[in-house]
Amino acid sequence: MAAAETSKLHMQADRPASRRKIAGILAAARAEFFTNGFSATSIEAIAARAEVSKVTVYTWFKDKENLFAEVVQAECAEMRENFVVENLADKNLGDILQIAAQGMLEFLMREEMVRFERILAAEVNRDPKIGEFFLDHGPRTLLGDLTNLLELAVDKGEIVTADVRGSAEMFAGLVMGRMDLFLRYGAKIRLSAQEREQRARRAVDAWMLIHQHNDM
Amino acid sequence: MAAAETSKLHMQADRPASRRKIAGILAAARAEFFTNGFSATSIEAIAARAEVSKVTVYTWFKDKENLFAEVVQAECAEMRENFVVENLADKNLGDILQIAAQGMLEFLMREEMVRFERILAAEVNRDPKIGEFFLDHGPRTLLGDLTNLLELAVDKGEIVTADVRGSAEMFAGLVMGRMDLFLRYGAKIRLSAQEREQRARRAVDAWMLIHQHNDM
DNA sequence: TTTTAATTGTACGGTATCGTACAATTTGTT
DNA sequence: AACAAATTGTACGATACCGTACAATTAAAA
Repeated sequence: MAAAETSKLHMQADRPASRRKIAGILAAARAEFFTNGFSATSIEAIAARAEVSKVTVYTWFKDKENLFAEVVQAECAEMRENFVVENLADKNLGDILQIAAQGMLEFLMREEMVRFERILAAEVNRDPKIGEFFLDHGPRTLLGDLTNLLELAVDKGEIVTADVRGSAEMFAGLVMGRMDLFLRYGAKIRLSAQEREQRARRAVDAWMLIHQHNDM
Repeated sequence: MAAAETSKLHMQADRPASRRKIAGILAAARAEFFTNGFSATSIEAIAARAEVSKVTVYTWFKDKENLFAEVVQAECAEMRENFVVENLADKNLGDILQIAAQGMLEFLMREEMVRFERILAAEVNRDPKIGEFFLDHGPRTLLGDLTNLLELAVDKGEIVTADVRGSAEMFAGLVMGRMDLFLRYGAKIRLSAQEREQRARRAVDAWMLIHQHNDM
């Protein structure tokens, strides 16, 4: 889980066909790992799904653990790309938070994300670094972005709080409630865009209410 | 995950020594499963830990899946025993919620619970019923208790809310924030009793503030 | 076209696991 | 003491998986 070698550093030749195969293997590995977990996934199944021979998998990836780690890294990278707390300087805090909350709901409720979280946590015992990595590239970053945003708002006097980081966490807690938990255990919750907007609004309103009193 | 046969219904003889062994197997299975997950745990390792022969395991438990299911059931049962939202009729809502919030923090932050949640979610793909079972005997029950409590408070005019269930979820969200997530991925967070009290108070205060306005 | 990298199928050694069979022994009940 | 249930160790068949070796083939690069 250290430096992110895309594979085995064999990339001297760098043929497009190989690149395609490698991508295919990663995709197949993702699907298998995120469905069956690390232990219950076989390299052979991954090779089969990628329509590639087992040897090819081992040509590009050191071993099973390494392949899993690379899949997680790729997933984290995509995470960062697709979910950003934007700092729209021209909008007021309420609107920014509304957008962030909706994005949060949409992003974290995707079946894909739910499956990812289901599997990943279970591997923390086997390899604690994988948990650290995920936290650093996911929740911590996002919470950090949010905290920065709130700090600006505090400076501008839009909100009042003694513990910005805690307030950011409260925001996330208000938006998600226990929904991520329910989803993780298979509850079938589907929110339409409109329902997400409503839920987000409720959380934002509540949060703003809390943070416009100076007795907190 | 249907009817909770304690084992294989062989309990005709019902010897105390056997009961002890069965309990030992369950304890060992719990330890192994919650450390390594379902797939990576071997019946042999369980037998060894329980200081029992493999055959004895199969004497009392049908197979690996069944044993896992029984472990989960036992854990859920213990969960219900150890975490109740008490309806203390003589106290005011704020105090009750304060106690509930502290209990929630203490209960959900235990290393044991964290490990349990880490592993269990990963098995939802393999056996969705296990997720349903956990939800029914854990989160849903607790949230239900909390909802009932709040409904009473609404009737008494202590709080205002259009969506009691949603308010209960908000409460849980405010108390936990993203802490359960961070713990699941290995973040080392330890709260003293005093810190738990503070965090709980902050959440309760915020929640009460939200629910004493009728513009929600 | 030649040369080099990549890929494939098959096979293998090593290991691990599940769940069962069997015969021998211990343990508790009546 | 006599009987039945429970337990144990060992062995077994079946299966699966990891990671590698090897020889043969395909595809791309020079």
